[in-house]
Amino acid sequence: MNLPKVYEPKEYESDIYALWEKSDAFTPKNRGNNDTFSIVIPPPNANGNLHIGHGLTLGIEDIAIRYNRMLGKATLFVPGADHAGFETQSVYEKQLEKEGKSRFDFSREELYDRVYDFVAENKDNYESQFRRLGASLSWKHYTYTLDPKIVAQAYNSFKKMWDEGLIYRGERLVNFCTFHGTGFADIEVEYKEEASHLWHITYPLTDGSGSITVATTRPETMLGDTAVAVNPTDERYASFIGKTVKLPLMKREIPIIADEFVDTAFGTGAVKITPAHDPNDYEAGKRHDLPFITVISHEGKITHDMPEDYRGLEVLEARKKIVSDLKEQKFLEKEEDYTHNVGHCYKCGTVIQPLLRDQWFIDMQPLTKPAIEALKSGKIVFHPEVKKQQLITYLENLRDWNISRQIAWGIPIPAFQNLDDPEDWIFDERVQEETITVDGKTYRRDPDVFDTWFSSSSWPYATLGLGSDDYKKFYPLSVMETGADILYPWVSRMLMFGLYNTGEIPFKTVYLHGLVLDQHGAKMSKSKGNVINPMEKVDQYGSDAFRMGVIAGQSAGNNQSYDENRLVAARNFCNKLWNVARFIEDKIGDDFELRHNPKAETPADNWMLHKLQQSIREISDCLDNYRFAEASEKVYHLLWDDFADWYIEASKSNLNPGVLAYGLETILKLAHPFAPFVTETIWQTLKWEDESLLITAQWPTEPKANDKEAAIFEEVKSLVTEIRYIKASMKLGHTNVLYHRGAQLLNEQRQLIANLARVKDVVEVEDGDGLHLTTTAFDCWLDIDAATAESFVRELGNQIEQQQKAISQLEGRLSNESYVKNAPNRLVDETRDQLESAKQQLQKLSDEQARFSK
RNA sequence: GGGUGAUUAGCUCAGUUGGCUAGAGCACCUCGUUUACACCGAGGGGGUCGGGGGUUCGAAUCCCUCAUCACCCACCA
Repeated sequence: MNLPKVYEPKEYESDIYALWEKSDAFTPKNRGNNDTFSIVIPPPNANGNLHIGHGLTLGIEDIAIRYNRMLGKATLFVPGADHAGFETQSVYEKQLEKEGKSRFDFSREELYDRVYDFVAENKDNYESQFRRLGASLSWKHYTYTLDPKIVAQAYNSFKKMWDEGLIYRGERLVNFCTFHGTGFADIEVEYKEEASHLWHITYPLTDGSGSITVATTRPETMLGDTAVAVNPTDERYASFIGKTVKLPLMKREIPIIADEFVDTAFGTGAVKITPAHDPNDYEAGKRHDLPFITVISHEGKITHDMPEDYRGLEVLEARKKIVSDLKEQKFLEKEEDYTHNVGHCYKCGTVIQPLLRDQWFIDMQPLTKPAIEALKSGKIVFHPEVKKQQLITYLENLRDWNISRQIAWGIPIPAFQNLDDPEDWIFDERVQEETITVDGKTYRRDPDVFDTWFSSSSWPYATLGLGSDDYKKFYPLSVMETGADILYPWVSRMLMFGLYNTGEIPFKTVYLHGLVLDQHGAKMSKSKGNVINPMEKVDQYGSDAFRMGVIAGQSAGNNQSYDENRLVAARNFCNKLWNVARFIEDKIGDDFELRHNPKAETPADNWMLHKLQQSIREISDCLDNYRFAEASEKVYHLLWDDFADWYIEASKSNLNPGVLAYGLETILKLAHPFAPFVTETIWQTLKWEDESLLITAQWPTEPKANDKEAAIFEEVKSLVTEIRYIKASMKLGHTNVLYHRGAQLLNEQRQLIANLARVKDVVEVEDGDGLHLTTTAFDCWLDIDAATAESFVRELGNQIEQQQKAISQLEGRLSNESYVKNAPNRLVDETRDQLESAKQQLQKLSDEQARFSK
């Protein structure tokens, strides 16, 4: 035998991958039709190793790709890596921290160069990890998110939006992380419930006629209050409107204004207005033309314009001091416990400060409209479907997008500001220059970079190159497969930008996978130490087993706990396949000539072809509908239950090399998308195979089978199963003989039945002796002695009880007139048949019981 | 405050438009040197599908309601 007993993935995987690459198998090429299929991978962040989620992503995508390649389509699978701006810079900063340094030790340019080198190593690392996972990627198309074509596309998008008035710059409240020193988009802020207090502060009226009390969770911002607001309908405060109060701790006079946004039921019904540090107050400040006073700096400290006592204090220190000062000066009316939502930096957990800043914004309204229309018209299929509606709802409520980031690592924003006229901004791509001269005026580059998602939004066509041959052929992409957690930050924006830049939807299908959780259902994270390294698992079980194990039981959109047992099961599957191949190669030899229409001679042959026919149909159907886990389960059972346990066992009695070889060939093809390495490895050992590579072989088509013959083997199966059951429960050896009366089939299948059921012989008799079988339709007996048979009576009793229950259930159903009238005829007939055979079986069982219990 | 998803065997999970006796892998029990495979073979046990109500001839599946968990969204100071 050519193959060793146990499949050792490590011995073959890298050679197989090299063989595919050398054969140019990953390059898109049509085989037999003109269809195309394209996927661009969601580029992993090039700042670490692949995690298990990447394994899942690549697995799912590669299954879809390999299946479609075998269908003969020109298949493009584009690899890539993400510079992941802020993400990567913060990873790098952590590394600097370990070295006792920080980003402030470097200029932006130096920092950029250092991160660049840091990322370069990881990028190479990824390539080898993608290969180990077996992903059939077109390496020529490899794209990094800082490649010139990606940057160029980002600039084109920016320019187009600038020209069409979608981009604007303005001083707005932005979500600012004072630790990382950068602003964020709304979607990036993480809200958490926090226990705090609601402080009631008394503001005395300037005219001395009394006071008004406001309630706030952020007393420190009172330094920047420029008004107190009440609801115009609030009778309690009607007489206060238009008056002024004297702001405690500050020597400023501020007005009491009326605004409908104030909720009369909350707190005291009077709100302090700090336009520079609260989104609501910001809006109110605009409406009422109030001054904007900045109290908190970008470093998270009280600014130098504030009273000396508070200058330079951290926010929380300032809060403490202000509360105690207010108390001391009798301005604090009360302090009550209060739990509310507070925004945090999703990376470092620092409380996000709403701060005023000049930033670039995109007016989203013109972009969301076509996207919503496209979604509503059903142009894009979603798996799971529910995510489509969620996305529509999200888009309907979307606000403008802040795309400026105050970090070094990213794509510079191609905008320059006139040194003499701050309002004068121009678009220019010479971002390597700090200043440029245009028309005799000097302009300075905006030091900010784009939000990474801004450039990623064009990923589906920027990778192909807008207008290129690849673009014409492969755009829109067939599928966008990515994590359900980035539906909003990524999928939504790709959709909007795709429609905006290309006039077309960027992908026809969206497949979203859930998170891979740890074995107890908790999120995996480095800090919890429950992260699983996919490469370790590939080492341990093989790449195929890793892939099959991770996708097993995974359904679209749902999170799933990691279960190592599934990898074990998948590894065993690969080994089973390996041994099936060993057996078949040994049986039929190297000089065998493969025929693609195998000749079925026996019922078993027809049964096997029938199973293959059915499986090809079902597995293709699952794959067409993105039900990967179900498809792989079907392959598993086709190989293990049908082919190995029944057909191969049967073939030991009656060898048909044609069907054996055809069965193996078909199963290798069906299994290939799920287990590419082991299937290709086996394929390469098959001397009789005429297609040189499995990866580019044709997906199987359904063979013809004689269903009547196939049904005969089903009969044999149930006969054999019954005999095995009796033998096992009676603990019999292999010396019994099976007698039958006038069953032609049993004569024909004599040796097969004897072998499968492990009986000594199958003999035709005039009248039987021993235990009469009850499940099979044939008239047969197992020759067991009276004593053993009697002990089987109890077992018969159990079966009789079961049959009686089944019969009464079926009779109940049939006696229900509404059932007979309303249920489809097919079902009613089926119920009648079932009742009939249940009655027959009960009769046999009772006869046997009567015979043995005398 | 609103929304979405989950709840099925000891564990991890499937179950497509309502229709055979609710499935899988692993775990468990019994037996087994059988022409490839102990990463194996044969047989078996185990679930009132989270609770309650409803629609229907028929519900894990549709509707209502409650509970628990998870996630998302929202400017209530």
